[in-house]
Amino acid sequence: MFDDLDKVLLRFANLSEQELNAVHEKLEIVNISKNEYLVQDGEIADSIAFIQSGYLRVCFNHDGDEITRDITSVNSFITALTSFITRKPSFEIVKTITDCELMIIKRENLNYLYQTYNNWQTIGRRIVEEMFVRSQKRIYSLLTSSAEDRYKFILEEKPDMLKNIPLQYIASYLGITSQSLSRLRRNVYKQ
Amino acid sequence: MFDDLDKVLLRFANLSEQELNAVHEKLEIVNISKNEYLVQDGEIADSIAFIQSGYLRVCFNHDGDEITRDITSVNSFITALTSFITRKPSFEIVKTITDCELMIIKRENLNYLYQTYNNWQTIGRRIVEEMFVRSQKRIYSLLTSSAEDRYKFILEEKPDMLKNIPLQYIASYLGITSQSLSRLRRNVYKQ
DNA sequence: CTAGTCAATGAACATTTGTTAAGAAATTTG
DNA sequence: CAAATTTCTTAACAAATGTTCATTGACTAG
Repeated sequence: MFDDLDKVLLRFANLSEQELNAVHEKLEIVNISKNEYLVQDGEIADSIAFIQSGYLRVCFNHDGDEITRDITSVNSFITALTSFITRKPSFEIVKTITDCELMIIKRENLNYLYQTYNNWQTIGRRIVEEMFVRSQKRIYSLLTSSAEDRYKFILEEKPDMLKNIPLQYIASYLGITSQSLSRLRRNVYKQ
Repeated sequence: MFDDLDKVLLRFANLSEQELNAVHEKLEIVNISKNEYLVQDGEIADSIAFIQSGYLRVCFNHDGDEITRDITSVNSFITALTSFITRKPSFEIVKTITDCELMIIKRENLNYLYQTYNNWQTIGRRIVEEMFVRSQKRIYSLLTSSAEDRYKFILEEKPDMLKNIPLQYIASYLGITSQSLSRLRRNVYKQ
């Protein structure tokens, strides 16, 4: 049941059986249907979710539309990290795109793990670091490539996303309107 | 001498006099002139620098030009973080824009602090977290606003950058060519 | 099944940014 | 200081993306 999570955690630090069990006990397992909020606008993010299955997005409201900062899927962690870190109301929202199975850990439980097991400090740091590395890549892709090239990248590297995620969210993730995405797809597929 | 650094560190965690001194001893103080490398392409980043004065940029080579991911100045930390984290050769380079005074801490010294003082684990995490929050804001600004609006933001919020940083680097940071920046400046100032 | 809603596409025109090439201005070097 | 180099600007045209509005297609509630 915790196999996927354990595998990911062990990539981050060499946790003992006991340390793994410690987190298992603290997790809340949640099945949540599509288009539900994990974090609402203005709410303080007080948990981190591990994605057992499904797709979620982190976005924010800008002049009436939702701008997608990130789309995340199986075996990743997700939260409105800026709010989680600063403990201030989130300007970002976290929302399911499809039905999801999540394992949720609350901030107080995470803090408990930090204080009890030194290894967990490392894990916490490494999870955030990995989110950061991911974020770097995103900045470079926005700075250097056209929306069309970014689309082609998804097409080749993450084709599952195109099967499971409505195109409007893909468009927003690429930083363009859905009309532009339609036009661009026409070009890509006619070639 | 360490006043600025101490002030920043104390914002991150409640360090004792002893814990502050511990880092002072481990710092290397460096004066470095403009256009020098802190991290070269392919090198493994093994230190983090605190900027006492001056401007630096983190960028990477893309088809012959340097794409600027970040420009950083006084009272901030800078490194090729992805390389620092993963301990793999850096695809990013770190370079001074102006003459700089830096306080540099090597990875092994940072690790020593992590292991010796529990508070320092927190500091390390918080420094990375802050870099992350910064990175989020950058993604949203790239996704939601035009180059012109991003320029106006710098004009209003960071006018010192425009005084001290060559426009070509500003252009690269904005994600446009320097020709486009010239054109855009003409519009902004004529209004 | 059907009406109603939401998602995706399409087309025409506008705006933003890129590209190329040239020249002006500023800075560095001898 | 003068030449050389680098940085910044300008202009004309091209390409990418936005905007508006209409249409089609898919999904959902009753």
